[in-house]
Amino acid sequence: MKDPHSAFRALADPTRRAILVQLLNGPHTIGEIAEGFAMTRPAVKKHLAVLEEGELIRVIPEGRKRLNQIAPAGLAPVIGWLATFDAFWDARLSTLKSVIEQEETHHDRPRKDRTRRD
Amino acid sequence: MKDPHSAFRALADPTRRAILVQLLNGPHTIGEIAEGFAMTRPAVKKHLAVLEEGELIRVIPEGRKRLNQIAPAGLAPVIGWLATFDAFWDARLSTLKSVIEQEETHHDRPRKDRTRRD
DNA sequence: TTGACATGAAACTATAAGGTTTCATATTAA
DNA sequence: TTAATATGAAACCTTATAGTTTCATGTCAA
Repeated sequence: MKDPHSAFRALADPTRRAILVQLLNGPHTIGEIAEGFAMTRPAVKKHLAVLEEGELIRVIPEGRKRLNQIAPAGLAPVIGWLATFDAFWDARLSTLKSVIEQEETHHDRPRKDRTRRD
Repeated sequence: MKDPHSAFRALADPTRRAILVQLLNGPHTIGEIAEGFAMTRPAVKKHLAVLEEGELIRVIPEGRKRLNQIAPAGLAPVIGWLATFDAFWDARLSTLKSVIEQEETHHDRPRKDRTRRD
């Protein structure tokens, strides 16, 4: 498993976590992202650089724009590290299961087949 | 759900993550913990303070010692925040399910006694 | 009671991190 | 081609963070 450090570091800042949440709505340019925060674009740019370093976002050039897209697979090393705490998993097992089952319920609406193919 | 910031911040440092892993073997004094790291006890003390602030450890006074004990429930806000990324859960669902089911299987029989002392 | 032990706290230092302003570069549209 | 747009990069400032050394405090054991 990839070293989770860069991802943990990226997640440590509230602005960066908020950016990730915002990107759940789809890719956004740095300009769009910066509008939502009380800081300048260069400051947001640095946060995006840290998120990219942690492989939590990808940057897709599109003309003169750069679309910043969330890369949720980058969270895998984080989850992987957390999973080493099986005392934690013991304690949270039922919560997790319900979260997942709720997810699966949402999946009942038509969408690309995913978990069906195991 | 509790704000995950103090926990995310605590997890951002590799020394603190290593301390948490070490504490999976049971409670340890600061002296014992400091032996494992190339830094002084006051430095380790500061890390422990951050972990305590994030509610990832508890400190149990015992005579002139202080036992630092992992508090895995403190990871719940972290998991809770990660759970908002249902794109992530989509991608990781089957993996997670297998992890959990494996955990459940293990529950039925005795296993390596680690954090089992209550 | 006294010395050794285990820890805590204060003051200080160096570097990293988050922010700014300013300027440069690439692309689109008129 | 040129002006506006979208972004990137450099230099700088301030504060937080991670570490140190030094000293103080509380507890155990002889």
